[in-house]
Amino acid sequence: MGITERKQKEKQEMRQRILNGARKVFLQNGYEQTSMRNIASEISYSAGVIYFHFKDKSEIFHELHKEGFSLLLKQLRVLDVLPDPFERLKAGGRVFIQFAQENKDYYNLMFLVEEPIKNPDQSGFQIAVEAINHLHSMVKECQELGRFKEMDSEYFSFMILSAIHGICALFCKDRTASFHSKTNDELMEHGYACFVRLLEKD
Amino acid sequence: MGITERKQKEKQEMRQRILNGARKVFLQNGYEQTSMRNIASEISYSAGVIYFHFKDKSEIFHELHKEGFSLLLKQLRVLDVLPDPFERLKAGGRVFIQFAQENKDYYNLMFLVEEPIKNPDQSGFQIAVEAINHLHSMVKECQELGRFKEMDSEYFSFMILSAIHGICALFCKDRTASFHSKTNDELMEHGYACFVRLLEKD
DNA sequence: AAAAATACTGAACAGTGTTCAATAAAAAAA
DNA sequence: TTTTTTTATTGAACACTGTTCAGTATTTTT
Repeated sequence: MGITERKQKEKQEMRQRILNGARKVFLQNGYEQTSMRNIASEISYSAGVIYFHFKDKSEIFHELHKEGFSLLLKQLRVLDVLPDPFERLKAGGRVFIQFAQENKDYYNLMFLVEEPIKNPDQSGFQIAVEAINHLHSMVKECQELGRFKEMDSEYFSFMILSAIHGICALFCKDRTASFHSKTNDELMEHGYACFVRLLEKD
Repeated sequence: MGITERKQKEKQEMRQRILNGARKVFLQNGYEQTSMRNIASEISYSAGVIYFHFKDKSEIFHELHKEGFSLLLKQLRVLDVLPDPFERLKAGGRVFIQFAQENKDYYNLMFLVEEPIKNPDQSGFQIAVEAINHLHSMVKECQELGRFKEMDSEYFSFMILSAIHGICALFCKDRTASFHSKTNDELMEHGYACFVRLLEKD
């Protein structure tokens, strides 16, 4: 079955070609400003063919959604060498914020775009659950070392993600102008530092 | 000049009529799913006439944006009777979260939709600045009573808003499914409680 | 009564996501 | 090798979008 094998590989290549074009346009223009015709012309094909390889725009979105999470997780896993879970947690927040700053459009796709899919059992959503588990286990490790006692680890993890996400979300949606800080970088860095100082008191 | 006066009043009424229709459709279907034709048919007019009273869709958006903030501020001002600024701050967060839950679409408009206008000097953006000042002055009051010492009030205010906004943003964009909590309400309430407990330690 | 200003309509333009008949190319069957 | 079947691609079409604008009816001013 050498032919069907090659066929499958070619199909996979076309899928990847579309995805590459889509990534470029998506991350350049954002979700709403990206049209199927844009993507198609980026790779010099007609718009119709995309529907032969993907169900709809939403499926392409989910593929990039997955990409974003695996990129973020890769950057977070670098911190696994840190032995102290609290240090890992604090550095993780900083990495998370930096990821949002450097990959604003990925971040939008991952956390701020209207999600067509709701249930986390869905394929492709798995990796988001993985990221949450990563956070959750760090919190539990901290608790084993005596930190964050009397806190429910689930709710506490949610709170930590919320605090960090809030910083990134205000940044990504340009809601920082009301603060008289010089730059966004400064505001985010010092804002996160405030949060860390709170965590350290517990 | 009784006629031009009446004319102006009629024009104002039409503006309000469009705004009422727009609010209904906007808050029912969200920003992207609302079309000018939807709004027009809601009030039984042609789509074209909207452009006689409003510059574009964005201007209508900003009008509702303003409405949302004044509604939120009204709810927050109820807490002005609380003498202790820290109690006011904590209750303020709870009111903020409740506002997001009860006015998901207003919240989206206010904090999560792509903003066409960037500079806070713009008319209509004023009220957002007012809300931030409200938070900022509460923090400073707390500091005068000995809380949150050695923290910069500007960055600390940003951090508080971020933490609360993060909770609401995850909720509004359906990013809570990865947590195994029973309901969103429970997750948000206990998540915020965790944050409050952190604040109380400082 | 004539002219001017105002409020509104509906058609049009260029764009969107998506579908689908036609077609070209390649693989399988004869 | 020729014919049939399968597969990949196109481009036109459909129903939608925000926005513009020539025309029209109504009302105010001259």
